[in-house]
Amino acid sequence: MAGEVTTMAGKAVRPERGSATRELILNTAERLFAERGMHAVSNRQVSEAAGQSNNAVVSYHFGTKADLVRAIARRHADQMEQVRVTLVAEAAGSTDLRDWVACLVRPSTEHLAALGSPTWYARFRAQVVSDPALRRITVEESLKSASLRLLLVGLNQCLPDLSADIRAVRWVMARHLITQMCVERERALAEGTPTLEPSWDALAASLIDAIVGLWQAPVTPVPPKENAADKTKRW
Amino acid sequence: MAGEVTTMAGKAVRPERGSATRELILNTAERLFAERGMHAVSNRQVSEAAGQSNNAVVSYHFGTKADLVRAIARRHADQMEQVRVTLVAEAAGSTDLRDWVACLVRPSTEHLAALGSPTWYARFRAQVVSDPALRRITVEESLKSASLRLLLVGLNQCLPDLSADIRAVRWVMARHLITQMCVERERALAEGTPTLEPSWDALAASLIDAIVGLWQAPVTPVPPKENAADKTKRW
DNA sequence: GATCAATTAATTCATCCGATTTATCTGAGT
DNA sequence: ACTCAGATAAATCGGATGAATTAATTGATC
Repeated sequence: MAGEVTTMAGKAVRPERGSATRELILNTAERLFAERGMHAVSNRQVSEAAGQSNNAVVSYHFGTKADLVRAIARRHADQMEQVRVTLVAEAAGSTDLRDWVACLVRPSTEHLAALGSPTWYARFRAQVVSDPALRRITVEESLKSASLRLLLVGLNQCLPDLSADIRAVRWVMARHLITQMCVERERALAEGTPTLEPSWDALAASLIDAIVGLWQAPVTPVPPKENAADKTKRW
Repeated sequence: MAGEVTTMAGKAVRPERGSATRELILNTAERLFAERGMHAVSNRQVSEAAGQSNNAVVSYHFGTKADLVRAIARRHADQMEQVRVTLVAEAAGSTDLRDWVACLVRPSTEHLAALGSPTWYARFRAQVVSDPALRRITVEESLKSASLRLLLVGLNQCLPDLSADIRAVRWVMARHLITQMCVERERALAEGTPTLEPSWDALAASLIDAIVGLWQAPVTPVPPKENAADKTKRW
């Protein structure tokens, strides 16, 4: 069972080994998913776009579409993890919030910059994290990352006065900000429309400024248990 | 031609008039789109989920799926616009950034609160704004809103020192933040998992704090044109 | 160069889709 | 009661899809 992937019919799928077609399918699927949306692209379309006359190639190499998505996601996650490890090592011991936010932002932007234009990963990833079914894949993967846990610790040490609740909220906000702004830039590059920022590095700088401001923002005390009935009167 | 909607085959579609089925389809489609994703739901499935034995009901009442999406979006946009008009009128003349950010945040949160649990609009909307094809629908609609233009002016007056570029970036950031955090809460409510915030109002407060901090964050000067070759050495 | 497993090609099949067409039902106006 | 347009039901069509099956090809190993 362990390490074995099976189709819905229970048929065993070939274990991963070197295959040019495999890589070709990964790249093609990533592009199509980003451009047209994951649910809008069939395995057949992936096969055909990859120049394969066999419409069952995806099933043969990966199994289900979810397995294909997982394979694409893992490739990028591995590369980004390397960047994060380096950055976290550099930031170790720092009490400057900026350094730790950079550890959060730069793996994404530098990875996209390293891929060269055009890229599709940002749009692909945004879809994965917004899909209810695929959502948990990313969460599980990210929790395995030791560097991400270190990052969390370092970041929290820069913000000792923040409650756990607010920290949780602003962590989620930061993640969404990074994801969506990378999508924004990637899409502009793909469509040839003007980009908000001149480079991935500039976007990283903007994001770091914004997220540091976001994390350091004062927390307004909640009004003392406003009555629901009073609120509806506003309408 | 004006005001006439046609199918791809050119067949005229009934103009909007009172029909319980019409409303039923709108509600059903909104729910299915939010839960399963717009592209993953066929018109047939909408018809069946709405208890209609006619699989062409959607086509009859709305035309294409894009027209259906437009109809759903407009219903909510109209209600949110009303909230925004009120808030902008209240904020008129204020030089407190907080007031204007509230005008940006609260139409979404108060609309979702008013809908009562469970809601689907936040997830529906997030898909619309992230779909390349449907994206422009929202943009065109929002530009028609006079209150939104007033909001933009009032907000900019609170931030006279910010360059147009930074303003544009942070405006986009704020929009994404609001959209995604509403999705986050709506999804948690729908799945029965713990919510980050105890109420829509509390989420609004969190968002306003965060966005004010984001907008007021200092802008770090860009390093003087770093060489691309130097950057790659980092790898 | 024979063997054989891994890979790719080519078909087939039941199912679902969007769209169209035809028929039936409903209710307001006369 | 009759008419008739709006609304719903029901059936049909070509086309696409995922899955499964079978056949052909490739390439490493002996």
